[in-house]
Amino acid sequence: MLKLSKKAEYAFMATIYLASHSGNEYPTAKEIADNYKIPFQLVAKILQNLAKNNIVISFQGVKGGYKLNKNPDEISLIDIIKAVETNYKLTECMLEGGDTSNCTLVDCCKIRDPLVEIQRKIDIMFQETSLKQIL
Amino acid sequence: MLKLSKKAEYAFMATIYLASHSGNEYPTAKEIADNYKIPFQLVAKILQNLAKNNIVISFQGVKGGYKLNKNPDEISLIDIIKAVETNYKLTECMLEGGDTSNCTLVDCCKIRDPLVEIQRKIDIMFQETSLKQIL
DNA sequence: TTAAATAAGACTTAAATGGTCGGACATAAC
DNA sequence: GTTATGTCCGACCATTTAAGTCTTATTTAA
Ligand code: SF4
Ligand code: SF4
Repeated sequence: MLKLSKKAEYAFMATIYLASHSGNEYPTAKEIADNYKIPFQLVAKILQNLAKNNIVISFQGVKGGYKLNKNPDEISLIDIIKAVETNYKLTECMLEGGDTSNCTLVDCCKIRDPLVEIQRKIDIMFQETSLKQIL
Repeated sequence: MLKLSKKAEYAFMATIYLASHSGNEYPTAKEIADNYKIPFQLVAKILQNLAKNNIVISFQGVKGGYKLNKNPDEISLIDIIKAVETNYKLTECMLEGGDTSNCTLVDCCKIRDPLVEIQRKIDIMFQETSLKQIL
């Protein structure tokens, strides 16, 4: 429990790589996968997620690849996490918008409020850490 | 990802219940399970874990049950979490003792150090929150 | 002796994660 | 225009982990 998914780890690695290789040529998914010895297909998919969320910009075709869409100090870790992770939440009842419909215990559950508070603190922590800080 | 396990949630519920029902009779696993409408066998096992870790004291036989071993303000959430959860860690490489042998990427991984720091902050947050605070 | 409780471990099922595959699309270079 | 090299995207499979169940043994008040 409380484990960060590989997706998130790989997303950190990929964005760190992009931040450190901003030359003329755009780094490719293959290049990143080789560099970190992680599965190519997976990194590719993660970069697509990051692109959808405007964290990176993708270039298709020959000489294609990726680059960061903002400066590393303008990208917070929570953006990266939320881009790749569908289940970023401490408990079932903490979907965005405070949807509590997916837990039958919600009526008699006393622990939700304190957990919401803890979730908020964790969020803030990731929010306040920028990509630049982990380069 | 970053999800708290049901085990941990149930452990919070159980300890909260014990903290709120400290009469002459010891609350039983069945009683707690019924009260929160959660699986009896599961709560029982969790209480056993808590007992092993000296967070609760168990009494066997008829009129048996459980009670807290300390005052609610002396029990921190991290104690409860660690009692029931074997995999409390942000990444594979963060087992107690800093064992990095289970990740082949550890040599070239740049994200470990910052993640260790984040893990530390999360730990502190749970450490600093006592059971009393979530009653 | 019996009933009501915990203790413990094996087992099954369900869900989430991690990883793969195949085909479509885009584009620079020849 | 053809080709090589890249992204895009959904469906799929495999593995692991979490969640829950079952069974038997043990303890103890009445
Ligand atoms: S049991 Fe409580 S904290 Fe857990 S998911 Fe349900 S409402 Fe949320
Ligand atoms: S990739 Fe890095 S952070 Fe993730 S488990 Fe391996 S060493 Fe730890």
